[in-house]
Amino acid sequence: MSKKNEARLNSALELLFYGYRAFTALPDEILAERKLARVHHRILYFVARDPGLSVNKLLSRLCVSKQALNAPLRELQERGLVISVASEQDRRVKCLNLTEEGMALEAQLSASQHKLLSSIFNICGPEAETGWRMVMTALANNSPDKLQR
Amino acid sequence: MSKKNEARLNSALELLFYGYRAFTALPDEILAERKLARVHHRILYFVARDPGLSVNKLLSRLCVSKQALNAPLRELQERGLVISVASEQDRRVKCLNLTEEGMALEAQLSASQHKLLSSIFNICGPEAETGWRMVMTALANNSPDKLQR
DNA sequence: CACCATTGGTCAAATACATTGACCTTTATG
DNA sequence: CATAAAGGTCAATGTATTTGACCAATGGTG
Repeated sequence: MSKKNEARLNSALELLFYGYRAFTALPDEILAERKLARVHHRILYFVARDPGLSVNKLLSRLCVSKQALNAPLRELQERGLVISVASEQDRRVKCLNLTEEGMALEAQLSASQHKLLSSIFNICGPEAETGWRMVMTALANNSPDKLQR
Repeated sequence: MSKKNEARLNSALELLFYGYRAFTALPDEILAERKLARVHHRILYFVARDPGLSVNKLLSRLCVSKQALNAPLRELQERGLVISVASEQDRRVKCLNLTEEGMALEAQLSASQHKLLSSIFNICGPEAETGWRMVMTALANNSPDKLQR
């Protein structure tokens, strides 16, 4: 029983490892063509979902250090994918937004993941999707940064 | 409908992002104490599951380049966590094994993930686990390296 | 209103990491 | 036995991340 249970949990570890790999593979390819990395996708994604958010809010969503964000974010601005405007209320904070081009790239990247997940949910059916969401939600709630969200 | 569907898929993207983060958080902490990284854990994991495997087999499981594996693998050997012996059949190939200490660290790292997943599966119930496995298996099968396994 | 701690954000140097490309050794093939 | 291929290593380069110092605007407090 204990041996069997360990094998069951190990297979779960591998599913997460290979599953996550598959999940990021397509966007990574698209990004590589432009000499961008996964972190750029995440920036684009979160700015797209929450336009006008501050650098600090973005940090807490990404869970990276301020300094680690700075370089990739600057690149995105230099390439004209992201623009920042000073907030009216507090002129220290910068409100981040996507340009048209930034939106287009974000849409392309996310669409590749949507397509993959959508086809998998279709094949596996709604019960499997519900179970998957339940487990993943419980897992995500263990994220060390969940309090900052 | 399309808008709603997009939100549903976006939430799935975020579940994967935060879920994977939570999944790796504990081992990463343990590893950081020893100045090791995630790739070291993966090496230890796959060598533990398949003792005596070759460097090439390990590569295909990890999906990293030969050169990227070389440095962390050497470190593990220098620290006495991994030992390699030349194969009897083909003296070019090195058979990788864990030392006692290597096994102990691998067990510690994987146990932290087992514990997390186990408690989640318990809470969510067997149907959710089944659905989760079904979706994750479909996802993992899209892994670009699945043919090499 | 002057002081000072706090928050938001940036920059540069050091360090760690992966990539590239050359290289060595052993084995299989004609 | 020559040559190609497979298994593996090494060193140099380039690219990230981390560390730690720094600047600017704001909010309190006496």
